[in-house]
Amino acid sequence: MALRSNDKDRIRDLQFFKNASDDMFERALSGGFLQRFPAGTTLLMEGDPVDFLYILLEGSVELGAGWKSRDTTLAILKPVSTFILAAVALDSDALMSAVTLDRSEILMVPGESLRRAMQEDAAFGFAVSQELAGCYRGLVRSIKNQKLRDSTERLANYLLTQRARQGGHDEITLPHEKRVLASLLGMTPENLSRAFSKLDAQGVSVEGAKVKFSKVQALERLARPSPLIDNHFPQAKSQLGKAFTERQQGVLDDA
Amino acid sequence: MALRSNDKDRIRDLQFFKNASDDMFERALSGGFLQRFPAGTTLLMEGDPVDFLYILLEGSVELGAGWKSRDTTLAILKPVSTFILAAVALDSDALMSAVTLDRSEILMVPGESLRRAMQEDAAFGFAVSQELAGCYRGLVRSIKNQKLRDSTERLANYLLTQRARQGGHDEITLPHEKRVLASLLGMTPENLSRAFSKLDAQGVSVEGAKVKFSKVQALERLARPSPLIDNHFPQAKSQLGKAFTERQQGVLDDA
DNA sequence: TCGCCCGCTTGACATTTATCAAGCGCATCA
DNA sequence: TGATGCGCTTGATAAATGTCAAGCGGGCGA
Repeated sequence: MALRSNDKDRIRDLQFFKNASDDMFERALSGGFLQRFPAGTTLLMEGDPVDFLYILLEGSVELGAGWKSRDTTLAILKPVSTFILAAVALDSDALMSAVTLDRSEILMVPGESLRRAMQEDAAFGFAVSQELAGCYRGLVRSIKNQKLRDSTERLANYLLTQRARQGGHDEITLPHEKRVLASLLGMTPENLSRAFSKLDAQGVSVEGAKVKFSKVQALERLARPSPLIDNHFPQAKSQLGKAFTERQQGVLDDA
Repeated sequence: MALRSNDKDRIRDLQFFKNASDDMFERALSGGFLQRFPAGTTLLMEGDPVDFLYILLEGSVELGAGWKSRDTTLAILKPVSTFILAAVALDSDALMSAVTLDRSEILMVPGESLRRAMQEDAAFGFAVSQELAGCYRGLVRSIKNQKLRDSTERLANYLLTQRARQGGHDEITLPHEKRVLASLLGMTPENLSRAFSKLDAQGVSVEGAKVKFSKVQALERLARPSPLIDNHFPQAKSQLGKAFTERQQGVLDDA
């Protein structure tokens, strides 16, 4: 299945391809194709060789990993996001598994085309470097979140981040099942429930996927969000990549 | 203090600069200089704007982060390693602090020169992408280690990694103070002591910085090292960067 | 419409980890 | 040589987190 022209338009605006010449754009995507997957499809397992760069255009994807019967979620991606770019750049095996959470539309670009384009076009290569740097910084934030905060603090900050990204109102909708959220936050579903209960004192009330805030200040006092850990800026808005949102440092009010 | 010619030779061999033309090499390093720092020097604090790429040539550097009176160590670097490359690529603020642990020799390259070189020379830009990708994968390993293993398992795997890197013998020397090691492994010094005691049953005996192994198989049974989490390959041996060691995937026996 | 499944919650309990306090051993130094 | 400081260890205790079991309730299919 070849790449249709209106598909190309959708990604032509990616920060990623912004600075590439038309010619280079064609070449980078050469051999690429669009795929639709139902929810729950395993795109890639840990340890698999990586032949394609994936670009999520629609739906959502969970990046995860397992060891000794334990499993954890490392990230949940929304459109438009690239993933496993690092493995493609190094032509090595995947360190994470990728599974669709919803019905998804994914552009798959052969790794070889991509590496060739990087080596031939400095502007494109620079854009890839910046995207990788943005992803790197996202992981640094994630490790800091994990090592420096307990589970209730992680939840409180997650909620404040969602609040900021969903417009700053006093009600938000959790974008994922609670069990997925628990895994992302590095805890069990049972403890997520208990953490929500604890935040009752900070004016957090939950009903299904709806969460309401009545004492935002109290919640912020507990969560103590920091621009050096939390990125309240909405990720990957259409034409922007991780790199762009990482460049927003300091522009935000959330400190 | 300008860059002396024998200093240049020392980094000319970096994988990083391997594919760059002489001209480009000069330009990338233009304005760079070598600095010596005593142990305990803060090179950079979280949130600082990053003006230079740092290349550690001698000594060791701890990358850390803090929040709400807590502190943690994210990585300990040995020569030859670049650091804060991601912040330089994006021209943004540091997410980690950097402190020398020993007397260190560090090459500082102006970020602006580096970004210019990346945009002008596709081969160099590609090398930077690969280095960033290698760093990214190192962090993925680190998060998996943190979220999937308890503290004793982390210590056991740390010991096996050191063993592999120090030649596979039955005695190793811990390269850092135990309090630093504890912070790196995400635990308190007290719990590090207790974790060592637990590993007594797996034939691990400690005396100062010397650790001896008498039942490696038992230790491996507990640690269950995985090439998808642990990188037993020695990092950053002279001319090699993180990218290179990440490309060793599967070459190793440690699974 | 009924019944079942599944996600979520709650409680009791076990395990892991952190905290606080005390003490030991060793190096430094007056 | 003896005092001091510091890194490390150990024990007691508290807090955080995971595990197991039970039960609730909504959605979905028979």
